[in-house]
Formats: sequence, structure tokens, C-alpha cells
Amino acid sequence: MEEITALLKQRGLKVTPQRLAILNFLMHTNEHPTAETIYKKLVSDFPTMSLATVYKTLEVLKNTGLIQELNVGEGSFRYDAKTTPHPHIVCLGCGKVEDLDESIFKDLLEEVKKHTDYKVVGQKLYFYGYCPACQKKMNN
Amino acid sequence: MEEITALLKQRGLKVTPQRLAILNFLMHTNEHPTAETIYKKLVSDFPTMSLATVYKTLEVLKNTGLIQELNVGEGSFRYDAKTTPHPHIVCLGCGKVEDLDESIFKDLLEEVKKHTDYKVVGQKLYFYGYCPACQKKMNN
DNA sequence: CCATAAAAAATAATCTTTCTCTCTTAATAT
DNA sequence: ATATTAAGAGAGAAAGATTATTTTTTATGG
Ligand SMILES: [Mn+2]
Ligand SMILES: [Mn+2]
Ligand SMILES: [Zn+2]
Ligand SMILES: [Zn+2]
Repeated sequence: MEEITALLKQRGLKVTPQRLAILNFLMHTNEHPTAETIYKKLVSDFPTMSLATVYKTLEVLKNTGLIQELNVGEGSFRYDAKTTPHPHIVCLGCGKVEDLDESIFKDLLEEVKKHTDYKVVGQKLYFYGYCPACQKKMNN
Repeated sequence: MEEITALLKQRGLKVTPQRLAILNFLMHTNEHPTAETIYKKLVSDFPTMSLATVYKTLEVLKNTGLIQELNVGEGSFRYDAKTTPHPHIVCLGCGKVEDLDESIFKDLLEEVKKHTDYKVVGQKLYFYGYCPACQKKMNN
């Protein structure tokens, strides 16, 4: 928790239990949760925390670059404490979202820059398919 | 309009003025409009059309593969009658969404398949930046 | 034409996200 | 330690996007 406190302070943010809890949770999961999911996981430890606080905190963390926002095409956003741009794969069977090895795409941005007159500053790469468990289910 | 009628009939869909108008509009624009935008453009010609009809029609067209749904990270979905998977670039200045030359990515899906145990069936590639007009604005 | 099933219209409801207002608290300087 | 103050948290309302429900209208095959 010390490091997380430091991260917040570095950015001039007040260190509050809610911020610590939300950032800590995101830094120790790889499930790319939604605001709703984060709220449900934390509300038992922080009974007074409201969903609005989760949203507001996520916005603050996003704006200071401590987390990134994903949208894989559902109704709601997901959040990720791994802030380097990296590709994701979504299971169309169970809805889970996982990281993909990013080494595959190292010169993709360069290619794009060559082929467009936009000033390119970011990217979001999403792949869709079926995870091993869901493939097995389909074969039964 | 003949071809559009045929497309709907091929899929066993009733040919209604609303469906013709919505699909025709999407097939002749490259602006990747939202449901709201489509509604606003068409309501003058179809004064009784409701936004709910636009949503329902878009869902039908999507489910039959006549259009695809995009989510570039705004609050709402955009729709595209070009149904082949192709990359998009979003202007962070003016919000416009354009197609990118897809030839750059021809073996991307193959690369992904090599590096994951998912059964990969689709992809969404979004790039973010500033269009030439917005770059010019920023320099003034 | 007519019957019938499907679609459109109208409207309400739901779901996610944002806003506003008030109260509390963390950070800082004394 | 205490006081000050500016930022954040909480509650609830509100907004915005999408979906569901009910009734009316329309497309289409016979
Ligand atoms: Mn990730
Ligand atoms: Mn497109
Ligand atoms: Zn799965
Ligand atoms: Zn622009």
C-alpha cells in the first residue's frame, strides 16, 4: 500500500481510503472489471462508498494516467491498471477479457502513421473469440 | 433502392420504408453515424419514425450481417454498412471517425492466432489522433 | 382483396454514467 | 497539536442511451 500512496501523492492527489482501495484492487486483478464490479467487490469493506464515488475516482485515476479505460463493445466501460497500450482478447462465450502479448504489434503504430495524415497518438486493439474453456463447452 | 430491397428479402426481412431508408443511408455515408444521428437525418422524411424504431432496425440489420456496430469509446455506438473488419481512426479534436486502409493489417489476425489459445473470430482496431483540419486549428 | 404475422409507433422502463449539493477529511502551515 | 482550506466523498437526482411493452399499422402470401 506504500507504493500506491506514493503514486497518488506524486500526482498531487489526496490519499483517501477509497482511492487506495480502488487503485489497489485494479493493480492486483487481471480481470478488467467495470465500475459496477469494482463497487460490488469493495462495498463490503467500505460500506459507505457509493457507486458515484467509484465513477469519480476512476475518472480521476484515468485523467492522471494511473489507469486506462477499455471498451470492448459492451454497454459499459472496463478499467485496467496496466497503462501501456496493449491488445485485449474478449471471449464471446463467457465475456472474460484478457491481455494479449503486445510484442506482436510493436511496429503497428508506425505503419499506421505512414498511411494516414492524422497525427496518431493512441490505439485500442480488441480481438474476439472463444477461450479454451468455452471451446470445450461447445464441443460437448 | 432495388439492390437494397433485394438484400433485405434475401435475409427474409420484410421490406419497409424505414428499413430501406436506414440501410440506404448507412450505405451512402462514410461518417459512421450513431442511432441518434440517423434518426435526426431521417425524421424529416419520415415524420412518424421514432428513435426506438431506429434502434430496433439497427439491431435487426446487425444480426443479419448487413451492418456492423462500432464502439470507439464514446457514450454511444456507431454503425457502419461496410461489414468487412477494417480499422478506424478517431479524431480527438472533432470526433469524426474514418476508415483506415486495411491492407496494412492483412496478416495481423494470423499473428494473433499464433500467440493465443483462443479461437479467434473477429477484431476491432481503433486508432486515435488529430485530423489535418484539427492539427491546423491547434497551430493557430 | 383478406388474413395473418411482422413491424412501427408510442411510451414506459431500465441501465450506465454524470451532476449538484452538502458534509467531511487530508494536507499544510502555524 | 490545532486551525485553515481546498479537495474529495457521499447521497440522491438527473441525464443520456438503449431496451421492453403495448397498441396500431403495414407488408406479403394466398
Ligand atoms: Mn489489460
Ligand atoms: Mn468504417
Ligand atoms: Zn470463455
Ligand atoms: Zn478533427
